[in-house]
Amino acid sequence: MRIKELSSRSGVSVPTIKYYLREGLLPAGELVSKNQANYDGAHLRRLRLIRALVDVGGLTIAAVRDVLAAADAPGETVRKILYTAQESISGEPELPRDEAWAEAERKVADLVERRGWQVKPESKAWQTVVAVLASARQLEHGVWTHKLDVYADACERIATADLDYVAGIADVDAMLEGVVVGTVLGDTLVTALRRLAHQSESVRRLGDGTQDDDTQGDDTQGNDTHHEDAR
Amino acid sequence: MRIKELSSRSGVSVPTIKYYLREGLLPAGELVSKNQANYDGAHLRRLRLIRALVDVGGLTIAAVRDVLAAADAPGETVRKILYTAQESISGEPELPRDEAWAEAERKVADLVERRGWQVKPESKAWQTVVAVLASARQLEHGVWTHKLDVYADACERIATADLDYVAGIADVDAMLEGVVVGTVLGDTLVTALRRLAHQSESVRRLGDGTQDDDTQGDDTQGNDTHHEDAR
DNA sequence: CCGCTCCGGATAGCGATACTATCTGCTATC
DNA sequence: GATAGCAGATAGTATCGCTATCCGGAGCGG
Repeated sequence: MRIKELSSRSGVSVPTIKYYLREGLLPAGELVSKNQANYDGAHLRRLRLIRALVDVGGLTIAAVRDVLAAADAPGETVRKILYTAQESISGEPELPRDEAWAEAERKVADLVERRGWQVKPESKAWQTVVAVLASARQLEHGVWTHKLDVYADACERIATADLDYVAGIADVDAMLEGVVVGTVLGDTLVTALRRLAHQSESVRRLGDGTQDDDTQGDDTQGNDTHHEDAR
Repeated sequence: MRIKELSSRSGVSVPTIKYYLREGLLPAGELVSKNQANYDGAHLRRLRLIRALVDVGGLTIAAVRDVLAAADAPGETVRKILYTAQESISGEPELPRDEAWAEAERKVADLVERRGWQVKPESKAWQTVVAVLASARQLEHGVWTHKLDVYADACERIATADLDYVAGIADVDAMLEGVVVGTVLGDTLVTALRRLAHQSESVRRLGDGTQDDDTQGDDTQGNDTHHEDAR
Protein backbone atom coordinates (compact mmCIF):
# COMPACT_ATOMS: atom_id res chain seq x y z
CA MET A 1 0.00 0.00 0.00
CA ARG A 2 1.34 3.42 -0.95
CA ILE A 3 0.74 6.63 0.96
CA LYS A 4 -2.10 7.71 -1.30
CA GLU A 5 -4.08 4.56 -0.64
CA LEU A 6 -3.37 4.88 3.10
CA SER A 7 -4.72 8.40 2.86
CA SER A 8 -7.92 7.52 0.98
CA ARG A 9 -8.63 4.51 3.20
CA SER A 10 -8.15 6.42 6.45
CA GLY A 11 -9.63 9.73 5.41
CA VAL A 12 -6.45 11.53 6.49
CA SER A 13 -4.76 13.76 3.89
CA VAL A 14 -1.33 12.83 2.55
CA PRO A 15 0.40 15.94 3.99
CA THR A 16 -1.11 15.17 7.38
CA ILE A 17 0.16 11.60 7.24
CA LYS A 18 3.60 12.94 6.40
CA TYR A 19 3.32 15.28 9.36
CA TYR A 20 2.46 12.36 11.66
CA LEU A 21 5.45 10.44 10.30
CA ARG A 22 7.70 13.41 11.03
CA GLU A 23 6.31 13.74 14.53
CA GLY A 24 6.83 10.06 15.23
CA LEU A 25 3.17 9.20 15.72
CA LEU A 26 3.21 6.75 12.86
CA PRO A 27 6.13 4.37 12.21
CA ALA A 28 7.81 4.78 8.81
CA GLY A 29 6.73 2.50 6.00
CA GLU A 30 8.98 -0.27 4.77
CA LEU A 31 11.44 1.35 2.39
CA VAL A 32 11.42 -0.69 -0.81
CA SER A 33 13.87 1.62 -2.58
CA LYS A 34 15.47 5.00 -1.90
CA ASN A 35 12.20 6.87 -2.22
CA GLN A 36 9.46 4.27 -2.21
CA ALA A 37 7.83 2.85 0.90
CA ASN A 38 5.10 0.33 1.62
CA TYR A 39 2.45 0.67 4.30
CA ASP A 40 0.25 -2.12 5.60
CA GLY A 41 -2.82 -2.76 7.71
CA ALA A 42 -0.96 -1.95 10.91
CA HIS A 43 -0.32 1.57 9.64
CA LEU A 44 -3.96 2.00 8.72
CA ARG A 45 -5.01 0.77 12.15
CA ARG A 46 -2.56 3.07 13.89
CA LEU A 47 -3.76 6.00 11.86
CA ARG A 48 -7.35 5.36 12.89
CA LEU A 49 -6.25 5.14 16.51
CA ILE A 50 -4.45 8.47 16.21
CA ARG A 51 -7.54 10.14 14.75
CA ALA A 52 -9.72 8.70 17.51
CA LEU A 53 -7.35 9.95 20.21
CA VAL A 54 -7.22 13.41 18.61
CA ASP A 55 -10.83 13.88 17.43
CA VAL A 56 -12.75 12.00 20.10
CA GLY A 57 -10.30 12.01 22.98
CA GLY A 58 -9.15 15.58 22.40
CA LEU A 59 -5.45 14.81 22.88
CA THR A 60 -2.70 17.02 21.52
CA ILE A 61 -0.26 15.61 18.97
CA ALA A 62 2.50 15.56 21.58
CA ALA A 63 0.30 13.63 24.02
CA VAL A 64 -0.59 11.09 21.34
CA ARG A 65 3.09 10.62 20.59
CA ASP A 66 3.93 10.00 24.25
CA VAL A 67 1.00 7.66 24.82
CA LEU A 68 1.76 5.60 21.74
CA ALA A 69 5.44 5.47 22.60
CA ALA A 70 4.50 4.04 25.99
CA ALA A 71 2.21 1.45 24.42
CA ASP A 72 4.88 0.50 21.88
CA ALA A 73 7.68 0.07 24.39
CA PRO A 74 8.51 -3.63 24.58
CA GLY A 75 8.26 -5.59 27.81
CA GLU A 76 6.11 -3.10 29.70
CA THR A 77 3.44 -4.18 32.13
CA VAL A 78 -0.16 -3.08 31.79
CA ARG A 79 0.23 -1.23 35.07
CA LYS A 80 3.21 0.72 33.76
CA ILE A 81 1.69 1.78 30.47
CA LEU A 82 -1.55 2.72 32.21
CA TYR A 83 0.38 5.03 34.47
CA THR A 84 2.55 6.44 31.69
CA ALA A 85 -0.52 7.09 29.55
CA GLN A 86 -2.13 8.95 32.45
CA GLU A 87 0.92 11.11 32.98
CA SER A 88 1.24 11.87 29.27
CA ILE A 89 -2.28 13.09 28.71
CA SER A 90 -2.73 15.37 31.70
CA GLY A 91 -1.01 18.74 32.05
CA GLU A 92 0.52 20.22 35.17
CA PRO A 93 -2.09 21.93 37.34
CA GLU A 94 0.22 24.93 38.06
CA LEU A 95 -1.43 26.59 41.01
CA PRO A 96 0.33 28.32 43.92
CA ARG A 97 1.33 25.93 46.71
CA ASP A 98 -0.36 28.08 49.33
CA GLU A 99 -2.30 27.26 52.46
CA ALA A 100 -5.44 26.25 50.56
CA TRP A 101 -3.30 23.80 48.61
CA ALA A 102 -1.92 22.24 51.78
CA GLU A 103 -5.40 21.79 53.20
CA ALA A 104 -6.60 20.22 49.97
CA GLU A 105 -3.64 17.84 50.04
CA ARG A 106 -4.64 16.69 53.49
CA LYS A 107 -8.17 16.04 52.29
CA VAL A 108 -6.96 13.97 49.37
CA ALA A 109 -4.63 11.98 51.61
CA ASP A 110 -7.59 11.29 53.89
CA LEU A 111 -9.73 10.17 50.99
CA VAL A 112 -7.04 7.86 49.68
CA GLU A 113 -6.52 6.30 53.08
CA ARG A 114 -10.27 5.97 53.69
CA ARG A 115 -10.70 4.05 50.47
CA GLY A 116 -7.50 2.04 50.77
CA TRP A 117 -6.25 3.21 47.42
CA GLN A 118 -2.69 2.41 46.44
CA VAL A 119 -1.71 5.44 44.43
CA LYS A 120 1.24 7.76 43.99
CA PRO A 121 0.99 11.22 45.60
CA GLU A 122 3.32 12.61 42.93
CA SER A 123 1.10 11.46 40.04
CA LYS A 124 -0.60 14.13 37.98
CA ALA A 125 -3.97 12.61 38.85
CA TRP A 126 -3.35 13.13 42.58
CA GLN A 127 -2.10 16.66 42.02
CA THR A 128 -5.12 17.41 39.86
CA VAL A 129 -7.56 16.30 42.54
CA VAL A 130 -5.75 18.55 44.98
CA ALA A 131 -5.90 21.44 42.52
CA VAL A 132 -9.65 21.03 42.04
CA LEU A 133 -10.27 20.98 45.79
CA ALA A 134 -8.05 24.00 46.37
CA SER A 135 -9.74 25.87 43.52
CA ALA A 136 -13.26 25.09 44.69
CA ARG A 137 -12.31 26.25 48.16
CA GLN A 138 -10.90 29.52 46.90
CA LEU A 139 -14.03 30.12 44.81
CA GLU A 140 -16.14 29.58 47.94
CA HIS A 141 -17.62 26.38 46.60
CA GLY A 142 -15.66 24.16 48.95
CA VAL A 143 -18.89 22.64 50.24
CA TRP A 144 -19.33 20.95 46.89
CA THR A 145 -16.31 18.78 47.59
CA HIS A 146 -18.05 17.26 50.60
CA LYS A 147 -19.51 14.91 48.00
CA LEU A 148 -16.02 13.64 47.24
CA ASP A 149 -16.82 10.12 48.38
CA VAL A 150 -19.76 9.85 46.01
CA TYR A 151 -17.41 10.78 43.20
CA ALA A 152 -14.74 8.37 44.39
CA ASP A 153 -17.22 5.54 44.74
CA ALA A 154 -18.58 6.06 41.23
CA CYS A 155 -15.05 6.23 39.80
CA GLU A 156 -14.14 2.99 41.54
CA ARG A 157 -17.00 1.18 39.85
CA ILE A 158 -15.98 2.53 36.48
CA ALA A 159 -12.35 1.64 37.03
CA THR A 160 -13.32 -1.90 37.99
CA ALA A 161 -15.30 -2.27 34.77
CA ASP A 162 -12.37 -0.88 32.78
CA LEU A 163 -9.85 -3.24 34.31
CA ASP A 164 -12.25 -6.15 33.80
CA TYR A 165 -12.35 -5.32 30.14
CA VAL A 166 -8.60 -5.00 29.75
CA ALA A 167 -7.96 -8.21 31.69
CA GLY A 168 -10.32 -10.03 29.34
CA ILE A 169 -8.24 -9.35 26.23
CA ALA A 170 -6.18 -12.33 25.12
CA ASP A 171 -3.71 -10.68 22.74
CA VAL A 172 -1.05 -8.64 24.52
CA ASP A 173 -0.77 -5.86 21.96
CA ALA A 174 -4.55 -5.51 21.82
CA MET A 175 -4.52 -5.35 25.63
CA LEU A 176 -2.09 -2.43 25.66
CA GLU A 177 -4.16 -0.70 23.01
CA GLY A 178 -7.20 -1.40 25.16
CA VAL A 179 -5.57 0.46 28.03
CA VAL A 180 -5.01 3.49 25.83
CA VAL A 181 -8.49 3.41 24.31
CA GLY A 182 -10.14 2.82 27.67
CA THR A 183 -8.21 5.60 29.35
CA VAL A 184 -8.60 8.26 26.67
CA LEU A 185 -12.00 7.48 25.15
CA GLY A 186 -13.20 6.56 28.63
CA ASP A 187 -12.54 10.13 29.77
CA THR A 188 -14.66 11.46 26.95
CA LEU A 189 -17.39 8.91 27.60
CA VAL A 190 -17.62 9.59 31.33
CA THR A 191 -17.71 13.31 30.77
CA ALA A 192 -20.45 13.06 28.15
CA LEU A 193 -22.56 10.63 30.20
CA ARG A 194 -22.29 12.88 33.22
CA ARG A 195 -23.61 15.71 31.10
CA LEU A 196 -26.56 13.62 29.95
CA ALA A 197 -27.27 12.66 33.55
CA HIS A 198 -27.10 16.34 34.51
CA GLN A 199 -29.58 17.21 31.78
CA SER A 200 -31.96 14.49 32.80
CA GLU A 201 -31.71 15.16 36.50
CA SER A 202 -32.23 18.89 36.05
CA VAL A 203 -35.33 18.27 33.94
CA ARG A 204 -36.64 15.77 36.49
CA ARG A 205 -36.18 18.20 39.36
CA LEU A 206 -36.96 21.53 37.80
CA GLY A 207 -39.19 20.72 34.84
CA ASP A 208 -38.25 20.86 31.19
CA GLY A 209 -39.48 24.36 30.43
CA THR A 210 -42.87 23.28 29.07
CA GLN A 211 -45.21 24.03 31.90
CA ASP A 212 -47.31 20.81 32.12
CA ASP A 213 -45.34 19.47 35.06
CA ASP A 214 -45.55 15.69 34.78
CA THR A 215 -42.85 14.90 37.31
CA GLN A 216 -45.10 13.62 40.06
CA GLY A 217 -44.21 14.26 43.67
CA ASP A 218 -40.82 12.47 43.74
CA ASP A 219 -38.92 15.76 43.82
CA THR A 220 -36.24 16.72 46.31
CA GLN A 221 -35.12 14.19 48.83
CA GLY A 222 -31.48 15.11 49.26
CA ASN A 223 -31.43 18.88 49.41
CA ASP A 224 -31.84 20.32 52.84
CA THR A 225 -32.35 23.95 51.93
CA HIS A 226 -35.00 26.08 50.32
CA HIS A 227 -35.01 26.23 46.58
CA GLU A 228 -37.92 28.35 45.42
CA ASP A 229 -37.78 26.87 41.94
CA ALA A 230 -34.36 28.16 41.05
CA ARG A 231 -34.90 31.57 39.54
CA MET B 1 -9.25 49.27 43.30
CA ARG B 2 -7.08 50.08 40.30
CA ILE B 3 -5.98 47.58 37.69
CA LYS B 4 -2.56 47.16 39.26
CA GLU B 5 -4.02 46.10 42.57
CA LEU B 6 -6.45 43.76 40.83
CA SER B 7 -3.44 42.25 39.11
CA SER B 8 -1.35 41.78 42.23
CA ARG B 9 -4.26 40.38 44.24
CA SER B 10 -5.27 37.88 41.57
CA GLY B 11 -1.84 36.93 40.32
CA VAL B 12 -2.86 37.77 36.75
CA SER B 13 -0.66 40.26 34.85
CA VAL B 14 -2.05 43.64 33.87
CA PRO B 15 -1.80 43.00 30.09
CA THR B 16 -3.65 39.73 30.55
CA ILE B 17 -6.42 41.45 32.49
CA LYS B 18 -6.69 43.97 29.67
CA TYR B 19 -6.88 41.07 27.24
CA TYR B 20 -9.73 39.52 29.24
CA LEU B 21 -11.54 42.85 29.26
CA ARG B 22 -11.19 43.08 25.49
CA GLU B 23 -12.45 39.53 25.05
CA GLY B 24 -15.46 40.20 27.23
CA LEU B 25 -14.56 37.71 29.96
CA LEU B 26 -14.38 40.40 32.58
CA PRO B 27 -16.86 43.30 32.78
CA ALA B 28 -15.32 46.77 32.46
CA GLY B 29 -14.52 48.66 35.63
CA GLU B 30 -16.56 51.67 36.64
CA LEU B 31 -15.20 54.61 34.68
CA VAL B 32 -14.51 57.40 37.14
CA SER B 33 -13.11 59.72 34.47
CA LYS B 34 -12.14 59.46 30.81
CA ASN B 35 -9.23 57.17 31.50
CA GLN B 36 -9.57 55.99 35.06
CA ALA B 37 -11.66 53.03 36.17
CA ASN B 38 -12.43 51.35 39.48
CA TYR B 39 -12.59 47.60 40.05
CA ASP B 40 -14.13 45.89 43.04
CA GLY B 41 -14.38 42.51 44.75
CA ALA B 42 -16.72 41.18 42.08
CA HIS B 43 -14.00 41.70 39.49
CA LEU B 44 -11.45 39.93 41.65
CA ARG B 45 -13.85 37.05 42.18
CA ARG B 46 -14.61 36.81 38.49
CA LEU B 47 -10.93 36.85 37.66
CA ARG B 48 -10.28 33.96 40.00
CA LEU B 49 -13.16 32.06 38.44
CA ILE B 50 -11.70 32.65 34.99
CA ARG B 51 -8.30 31.34 36.05
CA ALA B 52 -9.88 28.26 37.64
CA LEU B 53 -11.85 27.50 34.48
CA VAL B 54 -8.76 27.94 32.32
CA ASP B 55 -6.04 26.40 34.52
CA VAL B 56 -7.95 23.66 36.31
CA GLY B 57 -10.87 23.10 33.95
CA GLY B 58 -8.79 23.43 30.80
CA LEU B 59 -11.31 25.62 28.98
CA THR B 60 -10.37 27.88 26.09
CA ILE B 61 -10.88 31.63 26.40
CA ALA B 62 -13.80 31.47 23.96
CA ALA B 63 -15.47 28.73 26.01
CA VAL B 64 -15.03 30.74 29.21
CA ARG B 65 -16.63 33.75 27.54
CA ASP B 66 -19.64 31.73 26.41
CA VAL B 67 -20.09 30.00 29.75
CA LEU B 68 -19.86 33.22 31.72
CA ALA B 69 -22.21 34.96 29.31
CA ALA B 70 -24.75 32.21 29.95
CA ALA B 71 -24.34 32.51 33.71
CA ASP B 72 -24.65 36.31 33.54
CA ALA B 73 -27.80 36.36 31.41
CA PRO B 74 -30.66 37.61 33.58
CA GLY B 75 -33.74 35.52 34.21
CA GLU B 76 -32.32 32.19 33.11
CA THR B 77 -33.24 28.96 34.83
CA VAL B 78 -30.62 26.65 36.31
CA ARG B 79 -31.63 24.04 33.73
CA LYS B 80 -30.98 26.42 30.87
CA ILE B 81 -27.59 27.64 31.99
CA LEU B 82 -26.54 24.08 32.78
CA TYR B 83 -27.36 23.11 29.22
CA THR B 84 -25.79 26.19 27.68
CA ALA B 85 -22.62 25.65 29.70
CA GLN B 86 -22.45 22.06 28.47
CA GLU B 87 -22.85 23.10 24.86
CA SER B 88 -20.25 25.86 25.19
CA ILE B 89 -17.47 23.75 26.62
CA SER B 90 -17.64 20.72 24.35
CA GLY B 91 -16.54 20.75 20.72
CA GLU B 92 -18.21 19.08 17.78
CA PRO B 93 -17.22 15.41 17.51
CA GLU B 94 -16.85 15.63 13.67
CA LEU B 95 -16.83 12.01 12.61
CA PRO B 96 -18.36 10.60 9.40
CA ARG B 97 -22.06 9.72 9.72
CA ASP B 98 -21.49 6.22 8.41
CA GLU B 99 -23.03 2.89 9.29
CA ALA B 100 -21.02 2.51 12.50
CA TRP B 101 -22.37 5.88 13.57
CA ALA B 102 -25.96 4.82 12.94
CA GLU B 103 -25.50 1.67 15.00
CA ALA B 104 -23.94 3.68 17.83
CA GLU B 105 -26.88 6.06 17.74
CA ARG B 106 -29.26 3.18 18.20
CA LYS B 107 -27.26 1.95 21.18
CA VAL B 108 -27.37 5.36 22.82
CA ALA B 109 -31.10 5.67 22.19
CA ASP B 110 -31.55 2.27 23.84
CA LEU B 111 -29.47 3.32 26.83
CA VAL B 112 -31.39 6.53 27.26
CA GLU B 113 -34.72 4.75 27.09
CA ARG B 114 -33.56 2.00 29.45
CA ARG B 115 -32.60 4.56 32.05
CA GLY B 116 -35.58 6.83 31.46
CA TRP B 117 -33.34 9.82 30.84
CA GLN B 118 -34.93 12.98 29.58
CA VAL B 119 -32.22 14.38 27.32
CA LYS B 120 -31.87 16.02 23.95
CA PRO B 121 -30.56 13.84 21.09
CA GLU B 122 -29.12 16.94 19.43
CA SER B 123 -27.04 17.92 22.44
CA LYS B 124 -23.27 17.73 22.13
CA ALA B 125 -23.19 15.31 25.05
CA TRP B 126 -25.43 12.84 23.21
CA GLN B 127 -23.43 13.21 20.01
CA THR B 128 -20.21 12.69 21.94
CA VAL B 129 -21.41 9.44 23.47
CA VAL B 130 -22.34 8.26 19.99
CA ALA B 131 -18.93 9.28 18.67
CA VAL B 132 -17.12 7.34 21.42
CA LEU B 133 -19.16 4.21 20.73
CA ALA B 134 -18.64 4.47 16.99
CA SER B 135 -14.91 5.05 17.50
CA ALA B 136 -14.47 2.14 19.87
CA ARG B 137 -16.30 -0.08 17.43
CA GLN B 138 -14.11 0.96 14.53
CA LEU B 139 -10.98 0.37 16.61
CA GLU B 140 -12.23 -3.14 17.38
CA HIS B 141 -12.75 -2.32 21.03
CA GLY B 142 -16.52 -2.31 20.75
CA VAL B 143 -16.76 -4.92 23.50
CA TRP B 144 -15.56 -2.34 25.98
CA THR B 145 -18.80 -0.42 25.52
CA HIS B 146 -20.81 -3.37 26.83
CA LYS B 147 -20.01 -1.83 30.19
CA LEU B 148 -22.00 1.25 29.22
CA ASP B 149 -24.57 0.74 31.96
CA VAL B 150 -21.90 0.68 34.63
CA TYR B 151 -20.68 4.03 33.35
CA ALA B 152 -24.21 5.41 33.12
CA ASP B 153 -25.06 4.26 36.62
CA ALA B 154 -21.93 5.84 38.08
CA CYS B 155 -22.60 9.09 36.24
CA GLU B 156 -26.16 9.18 37.55
CA ARG B 157 -24.94 9.01 41.12
CA ILE B 158 -22.47 11.81 40.48
CA ALA B 159 -25.10 13.93 38.75
CA THR B 160 -27.47 13.47 41.67
CA ALA B 161 -24.81 14.65 44.09
CA ASP B 162 -24.06 17.64 41.86
CA LEU B 163 -27.68 18.69 41.62
CA ASP B 164 -28.12 18.22 45.38
CA TYR B 165 -25.27 20.65 45.89
CA VAL B 166 -26.63 23.25 43.48
CA ALA B 167 -30.15 22.99 44.88
CA GLY B 168 -28.76 23.65 48.35
CA ILE B 169 -27.39 27.09 47.50
CA ALA B 170 -29.57 29.95 48.72
CA ASP B 171 -28.22 32.85 46.69
CA VAL B 172 -29.28 32.77 43.05
CA ASP B 173 -26.04 34.16 41.61
CA ALA B 174 -23.98 31.77 43.67
CA MET B 175 -26.23 28.97 42.44
CA LEU B 176 -25.55 29.79 38.82
CA GLU B 177 -21.85 30.00 39.56
CA GLY B 178 -22.16 26.66 41.31
CA VAL B 179 -23.52 25.14 38.12
CA VAL B 180 -20.50 26.40 36.19
CA VAL B 181 -17.98 25.32 38.80
CA GLY B 182 -19.64 21.95 39.26
CA THR B 183 -19.80 21.28 35.56
CA VAL B 184 -16.29 22.37 34.63
CA LEU B 185 -14.26 21.51 37.71
CA GLY B 186 -16.42 18.40 38.09
CA ASP B 187 -15.15 17.13 34.74
CA THR B 188 -11.58 17.55 35.90
CA LEU B 189 -12.33 15.95 39.25
CA VAL B 190 -14.08 12.90 37.82
CA THR B 191 -11.32 12.35 35.29
CA ALA B 192 -8.60 12.59 37.90
CA LEU B 193 -10.40 10.35 40.40
CA ARG B 194 -10.95 7.75 37.71
CA ARG B 195 -7.23 7.79 37.06
CA LEU B 196 -6.46 7.28 40.73
CA ALA B 197 -8.96 4.41 40.82
CA HIS B 198 -7.27 2.93 37.74
CA GLN B 199 -3.89 3.15 39.41
CA SER B 200 -5.14 1.55 42.58
CA GLU B 201 -7.10 -1.18 40.84
CA SER B 202 -4.20 -2.07 38.56
CA VAL B 203 -1.84 -2.33 41.53
CA ARG B 204 -4.39 -4.44 43.41
CA ARG B 205 -4.81 -6.85 40.53
CA LEU B 206 -1.37 -6.98 39.01
CA GLY B 207 0.98 -6.05 41.81
CA ASP B 208 2.83 -2.80 42.21
CA GLY B 209 6.11 -3.88 40.62
CA THR B 210 7.84 -4.71 43.91
CA GLN B 211 7.74 -8.48 43.95
CA ASP B 212 6.61 -9.20 47.55
CA ASP B 213 3.02 -9.79 46.50
CA ASP B 214 0.94 -8.83 49.53
CA THR B 215 -2.42 -8.75 47.78
CA GLN B 216 -3.84 -11.89 49.28
CA GLY B 217 -6.05 -14.09 47.12
CA ASP B 218 -8.84 -11.58 46.44
CA ASP B 219 -7.67 -11.22 42.86
CA THR B 220 -9.84 -11.49 39.76
CA GLN B 221 -13.49 -12.16 40.19
CA GLY B 222 -14.91 -10.35 37.19
CA ASN B 223 -12.62 -11.35 34.35
CA ASP B 224 -13.56 -14.47 32.50
CA THR B 225 -10.42 -15.03 30.45
CA HIS B 226 -6.82 -16.02 31.00
CA HIS B 227 -4.49 -13.27 32.04
CA GLU B 228 -1.05 -14.71 32.62
CA ASP B 229 0.06 -11.60 34.52
CA ALA B 230 -0.22 -9.25 31.58
CA ARG B 231 3.15 -9.31 29.86
C1' DC C 1 14.00 6.10 -24.05
C1' DC C 2 10.29 9.80 -23.38
C1' DG C 3 6.83 11.77 -20.79
C1' DC C 4 3.85 11.50 -17.21
C1' DT C 5 2.53 10.68 -12.57
C1' DC C 6 3.52 9.50 -8.10
C1' DC C 7 6.84 8.86 -4.33
C1' DG C 8 9.60 10.20 0.07
C1' DG C 9 11.83 13.79 2.37
C1' DA C 10 12.71 18.62 3.45
C1' DT C 11 11.41 23.33 4.13
C1' DA C 12 8.36 27.12 4.43
C1' DG C 13 3.97 29.12 5.21
C1' DC C 14 -0.70 29.71 7.43
C1' DG C 15 -4.57 30.42 10.61
C1' DA C 16 -5.99 30.11 15.22
C1' DT C 17 -5.05 30.73 20.20
C1' DA C 18 -3.41 33.07 24.24
C1' DC C 19 -1.08 36.10 25.52
C1' DT C 20 2.72 40.24 25.61
C1' DA C 21 4.74 44.65 24.38
C1' DT C 22 4.48 49.17 22.88
C1' DC C 23 2.34 53.54 21.96
C1' DT C 24 -0.81 57.51 22.79
C1' DG C 25 -3.07 60.75 25.25
C1' DC C 26 -4.72 61.69 29.55
C1' DT C 27 -4.82 62.16 34.89
C1' DA C 28 -3.93 61.88 39.70
C1' DT C 29 -0.56 63.18 43.03
C1' DC C 30 3.27 64.75 45.31
C1' DG D 1 5.16 70.73 36.92
C1' DA D 2 7.65 66.44 37.06
C1' DT D 3 6.54 61.75 37.64
C1' DA D 4 3.99 57.86 37.80
C1' DG D 5 0.08 55.40 36.53
C1' DC D 6 -4.12 54.77 33.79
C1' DA D 7 -7.32 53.23 29.73
C1' DG D 8 -7.62 51.97 25.25
C1' DA D 9 -5.64 50.69 20.79
C1' DT D 10 -2.49 48.32 17.89
C1' DA D 11 1.12 45.28 16.85
C1' DG D 12 4.07 41.50 17.86
C1' DT D 13 5.21 36.68 19.69
C1' DA D 14 5.26 31.62 20.55
C1' DT D 15 3.04 27.43 19.97
C1' DC D 16 0.03 24.17 17.64
C1' DG D 17 -1.69 21.54 13.90
C1' DC D 18 -1.62 21.30 9.85
C1' DT D 19 -0.91 22.73 4.49
C1' DA D 20 1.73 23.95 0.38
C1' DT D 21 5.65 23.78 -2.38
C1' DC D 22 9.87 22.07 -4.07
C1' DC D 23 13.32 18.54 -5.07
C1' DG D 24 15.43 14.46 -7.06
C1' DG D 25 14.23 9.94 -7.95
C1' DA D 26 11.13 5.80 -9.24
C1' DG D 27 7.41 3.38 -11.86
C1' DC D 28 5.24 2.64 -16.02
C1' DG D 29 2.64 3.04 -20.44
C1' DG D 30 3.91 3.89 -25.06
